[in-house]
Amino acid sequence: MQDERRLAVLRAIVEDYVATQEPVGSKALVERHGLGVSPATVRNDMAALEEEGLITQPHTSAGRIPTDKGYRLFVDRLTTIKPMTTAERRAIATILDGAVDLDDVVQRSVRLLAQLTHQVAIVQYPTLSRSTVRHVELVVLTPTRLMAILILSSGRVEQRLVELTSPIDDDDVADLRARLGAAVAGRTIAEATVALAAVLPPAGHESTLREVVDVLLEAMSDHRSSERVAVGGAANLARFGDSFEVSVRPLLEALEEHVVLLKLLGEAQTGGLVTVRIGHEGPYQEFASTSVVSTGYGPDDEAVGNLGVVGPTRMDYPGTMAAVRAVARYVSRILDEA
Amino acid sequence: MQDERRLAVLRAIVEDYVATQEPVGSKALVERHGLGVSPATVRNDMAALEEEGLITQPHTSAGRIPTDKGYRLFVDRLTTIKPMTTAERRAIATILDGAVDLDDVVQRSVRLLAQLTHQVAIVQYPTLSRSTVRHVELVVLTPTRLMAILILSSGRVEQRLVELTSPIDDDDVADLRARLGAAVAGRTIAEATVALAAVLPPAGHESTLREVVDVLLEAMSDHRSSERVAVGGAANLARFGDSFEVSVRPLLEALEEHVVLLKLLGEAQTGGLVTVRIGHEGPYQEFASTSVVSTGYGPDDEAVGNLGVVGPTRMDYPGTMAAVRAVARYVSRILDEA
DNA sequence: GCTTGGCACTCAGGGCTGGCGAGTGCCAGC
DNA sequence: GCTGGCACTCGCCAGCCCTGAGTGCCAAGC
Repeated sequence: MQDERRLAVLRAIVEDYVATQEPVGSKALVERHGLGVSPATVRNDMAALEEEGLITQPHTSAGRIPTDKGYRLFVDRLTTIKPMTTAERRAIATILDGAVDLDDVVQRSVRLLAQLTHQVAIVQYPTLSRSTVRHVELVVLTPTRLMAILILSSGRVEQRLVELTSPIDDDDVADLRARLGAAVAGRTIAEATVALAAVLPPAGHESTLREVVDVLLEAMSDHRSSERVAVGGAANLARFGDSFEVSVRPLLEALEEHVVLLKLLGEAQTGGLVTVRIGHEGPYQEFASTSVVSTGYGPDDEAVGNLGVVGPTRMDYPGTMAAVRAVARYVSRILDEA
Repeated sequence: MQDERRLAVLRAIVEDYVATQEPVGSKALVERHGLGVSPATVRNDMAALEEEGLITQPHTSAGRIPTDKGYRLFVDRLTTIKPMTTAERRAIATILDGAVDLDDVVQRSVRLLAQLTHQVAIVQYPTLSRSTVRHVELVVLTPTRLMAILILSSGRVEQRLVELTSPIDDDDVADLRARLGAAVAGRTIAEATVALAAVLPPAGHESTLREVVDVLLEAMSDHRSSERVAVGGAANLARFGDSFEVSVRPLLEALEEHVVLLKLLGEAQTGGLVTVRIGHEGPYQEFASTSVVSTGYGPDDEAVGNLGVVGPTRMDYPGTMAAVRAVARYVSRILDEA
């Protein structure tokens, strides 16, 4: 009974603090939420919560604010993801359904997520690893220059320039195209990589085939594309009421370091599970006052990429989690269809 | 004689203010630059410069800072673009030569430019209009779904999904491919657009051909790609010593609005000419305290895109102009080779 | 006629102070 | 175990003064 009220107090503190961004005192708390007890009682509860390390006071004569641990408890036990309104659902569907290709899906998702959450959104491009190869195309640009094009089931198209040491004619190209197509078409990237290696002539034996295959292998090796991320809503950094230098600047720098962002997004969760990393729980101590809400997306609940938002620890967790989950679902559905 | 000294004073004020970001007084000016006259004399000159609207004082008992008009005079008459050091040139060459495709060239350029200038860099993707069509490819994904791929001389690859109303077989596709190839290969985008229109059957007569051609025309219409820009160095916004809300925030918002950025970059200049727009000279009054240094790039001095940097009016113009020009040259050279 | 030193004046910024008020912790009573 | 009361703490704000940088003007000098 008493315990329950304490948790109610914690929830009220989190909600108020998120809304007002100011330390919340006992009196205001009783007034705004119908707690049915007096401020003095709430003060006792607050003292207990502080004892447990769930809230803290920025200075002696101020109200309380939640600690990271407090937010953690709030997220784990005091909140249910609030469902999107139908209007929001419809907006998501409309915006994402208008996408013309994979790049466009990613671009739109990131914008959408930023708008929904009023925070900085990050969407990782899908990894190639689960895709299958739909088609390999070789296009002759000059006799010593080919364009190799790889079309994947995910809708992604990888293109690479191949510089040849010896000129090639159209018949050779047709032959090459047929052999490559036979080797990889319909296979997953992993299988295709093996198959391509098998097609190669003995090592040391230089050939046009080797040159082309090397480029294709490189294109399939996934490094470049899976490390790409799209970022949106940087203007929402202004919502960090905090000082520019300490909070915003490092984040602004990180937004151009895709490796950092990927690490921030963390491991992909699937099946509608949303990961929340609060403050110091993240991998970078520069971001001690930022939280990350992320999840995986991909057809059939197999994660092929992550997406999420970054914001101040003081954020609307239920709303943000709902938005992240909803966008991930729609993106997954679209990838499923494509 | 006197006039000349006044200009020297203006130059000194601009240089000092850019370096220190603080209003510069007569005494400091005489000390730091060997002007050979007394502070009192400089004060007289300053009064004259202020009369002409070239400098101003933020408040009565402070030093002077240049006005937009002062910067304009400085840029037009008091400065020569300072050449890059050989080390810088080499760095540019090394970084850009490593690019694997067109997208990569743009990405690297924007990073490089941001690093060189310590400002926000913007690079427009090349327009298609001057490109010629190298190849058209159609790939069957499902019987009612094609992937249409357009390879252009600039190295750009446009891909579009085509949904067909009636199924198609491989022979039809081969036929279609041949007809389209004959119509557009080797032509410029403009010519190809006309040629494609000619291939079409009479209007109202629905056909697979029409569906494919429509998509190709849309892809060539250039809107999407020429409106794309890459942005880098947003973290350098921190260098705006100015208030966050008034200067940084609108810019941060603009950085996600590609249309706004394109307008900021303005008309392309070619032949090594660099455009400088200072403060209010630009199209948006929100950016009254920002300047844009930009130029065009493209093979053979034909502009196919713009690039530039955005920064506070208080910026190192000679250095920035040099960096912008140098990067544009290298990008042009690379596009020439490709 | 330009340059210079001198001088009075202005004003932003920093440091200090005192009052205000929000908020707390504790205690005695219900 | 809850509540009202009370003394206490301390951040914030407004007002104040002082300092110092920088100016404009003037009269004298080259």
